[in-house]
Amino acid sequence: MATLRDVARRAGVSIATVSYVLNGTRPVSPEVEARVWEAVAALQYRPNRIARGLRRKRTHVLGLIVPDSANPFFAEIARGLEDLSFAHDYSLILCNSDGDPAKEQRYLGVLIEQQVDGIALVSASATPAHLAILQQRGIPFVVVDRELSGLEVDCVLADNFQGGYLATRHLLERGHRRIACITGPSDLTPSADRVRGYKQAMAEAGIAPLADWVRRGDFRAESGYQAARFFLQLPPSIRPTAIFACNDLMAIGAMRAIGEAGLSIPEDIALVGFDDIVLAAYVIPPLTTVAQPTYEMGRVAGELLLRRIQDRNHPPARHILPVQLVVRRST
Amino acid sequence: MATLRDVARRAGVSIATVSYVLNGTRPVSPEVEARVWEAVAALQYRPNRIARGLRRKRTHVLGLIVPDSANPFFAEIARGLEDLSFAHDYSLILCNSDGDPAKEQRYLGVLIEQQVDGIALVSASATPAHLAILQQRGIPFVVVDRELSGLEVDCVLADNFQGGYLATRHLLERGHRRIACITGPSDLTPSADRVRGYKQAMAEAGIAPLADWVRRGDFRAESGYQAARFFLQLPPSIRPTAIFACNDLMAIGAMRAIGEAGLSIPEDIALVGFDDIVLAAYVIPPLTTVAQPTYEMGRVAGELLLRRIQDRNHPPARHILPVQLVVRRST
DNA sequence: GAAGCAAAATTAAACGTTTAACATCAAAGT
DNA sequence: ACTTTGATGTTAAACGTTTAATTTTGCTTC
Repeated sequence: MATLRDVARRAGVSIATVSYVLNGTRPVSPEVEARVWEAVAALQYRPNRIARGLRRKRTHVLGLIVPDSANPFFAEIARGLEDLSFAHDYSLILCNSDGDPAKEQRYLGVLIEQQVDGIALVSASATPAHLAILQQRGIPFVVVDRELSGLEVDCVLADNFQGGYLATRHLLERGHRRIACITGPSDLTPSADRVRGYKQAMAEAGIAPLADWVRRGDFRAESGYQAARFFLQLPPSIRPTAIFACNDLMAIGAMRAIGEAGLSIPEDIALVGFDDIVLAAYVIPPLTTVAQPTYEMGRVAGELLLRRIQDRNHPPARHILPVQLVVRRST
Repeated sequence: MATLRDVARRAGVSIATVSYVLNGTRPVSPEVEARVWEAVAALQYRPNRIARGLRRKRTHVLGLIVPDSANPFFAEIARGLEDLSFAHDYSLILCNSDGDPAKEQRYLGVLIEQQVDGIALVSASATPAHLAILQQRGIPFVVVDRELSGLEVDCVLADNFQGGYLATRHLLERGHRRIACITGPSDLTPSADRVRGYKQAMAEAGIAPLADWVRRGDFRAESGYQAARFFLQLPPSIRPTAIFACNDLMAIGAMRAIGEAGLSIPEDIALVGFDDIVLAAYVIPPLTTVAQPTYEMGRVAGELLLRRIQDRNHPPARHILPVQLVVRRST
């Protein structure tokens, strides 16, 4: 297609002049400017961002690595980041690590080779060793949703502790004492923090949760189903009257188990989830849950990233976004 | 960071030689080759894909434009395409048009400037005019999910007609005669085709659907809710005993309306959706629906795209992927 | 021992920009 | 009249690769 050279030729000026007109980097006489714009239009010229990136050493491309962009939670983060990127004329390269550190590492390599200006990632591994490569090369990055132990970098998190606390307090206020908890994978900070919130609220109410009240899940519906079945077969004297599930999918799995047992929600067992996925409002009964500002997390990640691209030694920021208890019919 | 030049210096050879070693494009003596690899490792050299792209006029980057990547349907397509891209060492730039032709157009411009090797898009506008710019510039692209009238290009579609037909047949076989339909936006071919399938099945059963049995929705839950409420207030003699909703979200909206009216599913009203989103299996009762091979659509789109990148004048292919009726408890 | 030849390495020109450095020229200052 | 100056242009060198064309090297072969 048409290049700067073609435009220059048609406008009868030098390549440099065209560049100055296009970028407004230096004053150019009105007549020349007009001729240049005419040529640009006539040739349907479009700057080659690859060439520009090579020369400027800035590509205006960002990278996002998530475990699974089809998961509504990450999809929403991606959407927030993409919107912000677009607003600032950045493009976004999407990467799926499948939660596999090796794959994540390969993607990091690709993004580095692609010379992206910055990377947002929901890391697949809890250890920060994988990110050394970024620090070595001085590539701006921001960590989203999961915290990495002892790493001084920009990060964006939801207030998971507060979420677990609010959910449990809510159940306590409804009069429940035997409150169970379905956790997520325990090495992930979001899950761990939610459980901490749960324990804190219980402790404040003077209740020591039985070991049988805390079951580990994997954030998928099936594991919630299994955990709930476990709770339901406990002897009535210690059987929970309420369940706090660390995410909505597991809560919905639990719903099914409760339904199958012929019990009703919330009369027999109350239920709180976490995430407020779209359909939490549509299950029957609608699910009480803790809403995270997912989209917002993506946006903020983008803001931090752009700021760091501007100023590489800005002090690292740790953004903790507020969560919100959404009370529906399941409690 | 380290460049080819640095590697060459350290290995004591010319830049070209290093390039030949890295790409295996020409034989190089074993000793030299070894020295080069040593230098590459020592300097942690990584090729600059931007420079390579400029020179080769191939960036190994694809673009994907969807209305909303946070929508599970498009998210799944994106995932399929991303996986395929990764497998072939392509990167994927994600773009959200919000269904706005103007925004889509801006993205096309960006992707062109970014020199992507190909573009997959779920077009925001039904007219193919917007895509002229791609054809002019000879940029490979593939149209996904929606058909564009009279455009001879690669495309990937689900068999929406068949899906509507299967869903309706299923209801007919369950003995229903008064079957209603909640459509999507009628200018989109997926919705239109599903409705055609519905009408065809009805016609084959010798039933002429009343006008009141077909209500238009917008693919969102709320519109399904409204449509169902409309059906429920029809006089008993013509009130539908079954509803085919053109997507699951609307079906779930309808569920709520039916529940609120104190009716039960499927005894009073049977319900079929479309899409088989994850949670269709978890609502109560689990929803009978038509599953689309969404992920597969993304993959196939990628395959078509790569093929066209290889061979620009391959005859355009129209891939119609099969759908599947998933029978659950709502019918 | 010169000619011929294949193999292996190098040189240098692209690719399409940006931008520092330099050139031109008219108007202004002395 | 002769430098200064400021405004506007141009030239050319990067950026980091790839790759065609060329050179160098080391062997054969007669």
